[in-house]
Amino acid sequence: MSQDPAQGQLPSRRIAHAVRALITAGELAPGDKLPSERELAQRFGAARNTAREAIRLLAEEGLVTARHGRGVFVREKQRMVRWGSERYSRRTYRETGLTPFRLEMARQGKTPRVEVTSIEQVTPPFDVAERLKASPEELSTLRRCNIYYADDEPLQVVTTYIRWADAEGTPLLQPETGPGGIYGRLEERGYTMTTGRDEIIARMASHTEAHTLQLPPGVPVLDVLHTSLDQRGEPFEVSRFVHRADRAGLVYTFSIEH
Amino acid sequence: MSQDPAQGQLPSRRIAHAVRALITAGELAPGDKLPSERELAQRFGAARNTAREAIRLLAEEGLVTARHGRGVFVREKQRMVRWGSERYSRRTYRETGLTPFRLEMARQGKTPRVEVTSIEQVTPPFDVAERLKASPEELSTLRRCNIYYADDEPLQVVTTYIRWADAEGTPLLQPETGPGGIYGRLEERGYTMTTGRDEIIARMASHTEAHTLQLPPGVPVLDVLHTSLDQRGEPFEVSRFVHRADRAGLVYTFSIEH
DNA sequence: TAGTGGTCTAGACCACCAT
DNA sequence: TGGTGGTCTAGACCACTAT
Repeated sequence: MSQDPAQGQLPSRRIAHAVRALITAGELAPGDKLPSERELAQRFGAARNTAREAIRLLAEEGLVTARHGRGVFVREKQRMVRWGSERYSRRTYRETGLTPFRLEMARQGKTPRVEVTSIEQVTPPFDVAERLKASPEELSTLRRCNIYYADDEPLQVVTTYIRWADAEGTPLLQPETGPGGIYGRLEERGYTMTTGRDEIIARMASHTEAHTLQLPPGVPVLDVLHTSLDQRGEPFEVSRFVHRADRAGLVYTFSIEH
Repeated sequence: MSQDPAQGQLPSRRIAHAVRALITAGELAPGDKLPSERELAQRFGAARNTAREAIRLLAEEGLVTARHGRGVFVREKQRMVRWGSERYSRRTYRETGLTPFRLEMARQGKTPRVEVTSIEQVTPPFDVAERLKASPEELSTLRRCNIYYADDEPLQVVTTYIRWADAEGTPLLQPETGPGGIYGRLEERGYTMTTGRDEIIARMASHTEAHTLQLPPGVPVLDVLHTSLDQRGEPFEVSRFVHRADRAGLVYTFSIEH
């Protein structure tokens, strides 16, 4: 086991280092239970809080998860879904009758559920307005908020913005938007998504997001700001996807200009 | 200060909630110093460790950063670089003589520096071998590790894998790979990057990554596994980019199939 | 030197879970 | 019921920063 002199001085780091070594060496496999905090403390001749601090460091790295009343466990790799640009494609829908989300859930043998949490007329946030090529004060939009579940486990929160003028009087104001979903209705209004742009950042979940997504500590989110551009290259829809990053990844394929 | 009944039970949550409210209301602006732990404790009639726990919760959300001996401060928004597929484009290089990284640093008025930390012949990890269409045991690769700095602040760690047969006897074994960099040399060997694929996840930094990137707690990383495909659609190079997520984002533009 | 965060101790009680 | 993590207390000393 390699010694890390800079990290090995403090009791909490020493304990964390020892446990981390057991995990990376495979002696503690994913799903295995760690020694209890009290036992670790005793073994290393430290106070319980010190062992607890060591566990906290490992939890922050995403290596372990604590379960109240049961113990601390080596975190198991989650099956990940890699979402790519095909999630906007209407081809899969035409061919299978399923949205990309439902199709992926079917592949994994999980039960999909989409909860529409709100449908409102709002002034959009600055970054959304900017991408719709408008200043917020002169723009009114429809905002639809959804939560996507797999087997009743929340996977992602999606917020969609559409100019109010484009949404008014259409099924977009209803929870059920009809066949082909939102993009189906927008096509009827003359908007065909020809180009998409995804702007991606990673960050820790906000207080409320952590709550909605039931995120354990040490799991960040992938925040994707999507803009749909029509056949004229004009933006007509903006969505923000917030994925829990231990379940979802992204993939993009692109040609290189020379 | 608004009361949040669900969060307001525990002293540490109450303190965190109160401070969070001050921040989101703008009464504590980015860069501002929070009351000291001892002062917070006294104000809320709690022990110092309890106030400390409240601060820890906020740090985990990425809202504040502690600076030893100085205080706890509301985290300032960092200027972000959005890396897109153009970072693989050789056009910018031809037109400006600068790599995309150096160009971006010039835009921001920062001093770029690239440190080559190792150049070795290795058996690649499984996921890399898979993307080079080979099983690890039968594959030998050149691995180049780089760290990219802006004003001596580490921004990203990049590890590049190239089949050993393609790298042997070329300047790819040297720290300085010559004009056009790695892709320049690979073109001379007959590989033109025609298609790129980026697979993206977000996660907390490993122990060692947190150290090399000098990451404060509450900052995740964006982990991009890039595959370069040549004019025949065959993979010839795989790179892993690990960005600190508070400084770097990604952007992809794509056409939609109908 | 005074004030700050960083770490540690040695207890205590509570909430949750399995048996 | 016993073991587990979750939280809290009331101290202590150390390391760093500013003045």
